[in-house]
Amino acid sequence: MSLGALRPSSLVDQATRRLREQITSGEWPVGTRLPGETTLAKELGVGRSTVREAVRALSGAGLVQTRQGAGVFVVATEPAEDWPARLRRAAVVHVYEVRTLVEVQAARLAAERRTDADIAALHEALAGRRAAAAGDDAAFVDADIALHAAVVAAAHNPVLTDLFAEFVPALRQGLIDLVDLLGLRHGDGNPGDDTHAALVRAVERGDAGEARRTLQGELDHTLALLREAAQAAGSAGP
Amino acid sequence: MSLGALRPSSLVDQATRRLREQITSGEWPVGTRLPGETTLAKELGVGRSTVREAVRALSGAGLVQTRQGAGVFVVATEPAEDWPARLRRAAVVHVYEVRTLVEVQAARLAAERRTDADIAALHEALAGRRAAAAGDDAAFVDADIALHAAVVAAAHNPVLTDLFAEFVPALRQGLIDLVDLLGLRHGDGNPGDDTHAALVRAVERGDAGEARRTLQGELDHTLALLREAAQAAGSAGP
DNA sequence: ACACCTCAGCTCCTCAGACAACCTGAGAGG
DNA sequence: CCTCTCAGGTTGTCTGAGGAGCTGAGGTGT
Repeated sequence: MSLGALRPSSLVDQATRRLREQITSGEWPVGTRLPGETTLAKELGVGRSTVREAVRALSGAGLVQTRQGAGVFVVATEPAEDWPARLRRAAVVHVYEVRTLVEVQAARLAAERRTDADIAALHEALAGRRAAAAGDDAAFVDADIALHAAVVAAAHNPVLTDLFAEFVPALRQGLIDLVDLLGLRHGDGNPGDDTHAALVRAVERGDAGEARRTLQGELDHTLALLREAAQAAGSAGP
Repeated sequence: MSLGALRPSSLVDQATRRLREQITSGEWPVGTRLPGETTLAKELGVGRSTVREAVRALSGAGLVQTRQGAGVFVVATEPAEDWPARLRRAAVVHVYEVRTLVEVQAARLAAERRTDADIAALHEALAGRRAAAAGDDAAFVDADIALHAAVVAAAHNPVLTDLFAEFVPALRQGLIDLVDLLGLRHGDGNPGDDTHAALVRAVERGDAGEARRTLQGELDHTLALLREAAQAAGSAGP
């Protein structure tokens, strides 16, 4: 129930809010050097350590950056966009489209850079996907995503790996819904197993073009299913 | 050029890292009460104010929450996905590689979906880039990014637009450094103007393949420059 | 004229100590 | 069983001190 704070928030919180407002309102654009600790303390009517902690909170949020001897600088004006929340709000089709676009190129890079360890991981993930075909929807989707994640990991680009990881939760839910909605996989044996095996083989051979085409084909197919499902469901958004 | 930190990070940063690890590793799951400030100070071998600031940084990042008189509690185990910070830490080459990979596909989509309004915006951005060629480095880079952003916007996928926006700050700094480092543009007139014009024409004509190839060529060229610069600078990563 | 060095003044960083405000749980009392 | 009281531990805040680092002004040498 939470009746809300009866007591005014702490001085540090108040100071943090005041500073944040200066930044988000555009009063202090990116690059601005904040006034010194002692100055801020006097202006805000609080102690120096209070100001330090407020600045530290903003630093943790990624809004400012401190440099010893130089000062505190604004490095961002927005509260570090919450991607998971943003992806939850976005249409599944849009999320999936971007996923396709990222992953297809990742497959190309993977074919060029895969190591022996990557190949072993890919075969293991492929086997895991086959095994999970008999399990429930969630387990199958997880195994499927694990295989795709292994492909992305083989591209050896940490930013790319992070980016894909960001999409996984939204992807997982979307795929579970899709599998459930279309009654896929039940009676179909192990849909896409041959395609996935072909993808792994292409990456293993180092055939970038084939890896790209194979994955593009698979994802386009799923994307088409998603579009159909979205049309069939009409405007049934959350 | 940023030769990376020669000096070990501050004690507060180290303490923050240590505490964050305890949380993200699962050692301290959600709901855990952290040891008291004095205890932590003794365990980490730092002063109480240092611990307080570290906790405040985590609080700003949304990982913990403090309650006066009660203690500090873990409220989330994920680093509250801070992409700007993550991108700042990442190598420029990796960031740029992902940017290429995303944007090239975006160009393809843009060619298929652009509206009349998009075309007008593209021409305006192209003109802006030409005008800014006479200005300073930052202004030119901004105009260049604006053109690329217009291409991405023409793909009409909000997730994609958001994603590109996330990359802009890191991209901007990287490009400014590159232009500054290589002395590009000075005496070169307006480098890449013909390529950019060709890209806009391809999108306008709806020629997806040509748009993709043109942009891929341009970005690969810049990526090659970045790799050279990184090699020339030796191992100067943060 | 240009590059390099020196240095004073400013900034953030860290610590220790003190006191206030507050929460929690144990125990006394009804 | 409920309520009240209270002691101990916790976070909140301030102050003073010294250390480390950056920056720009000014001098020096080429």
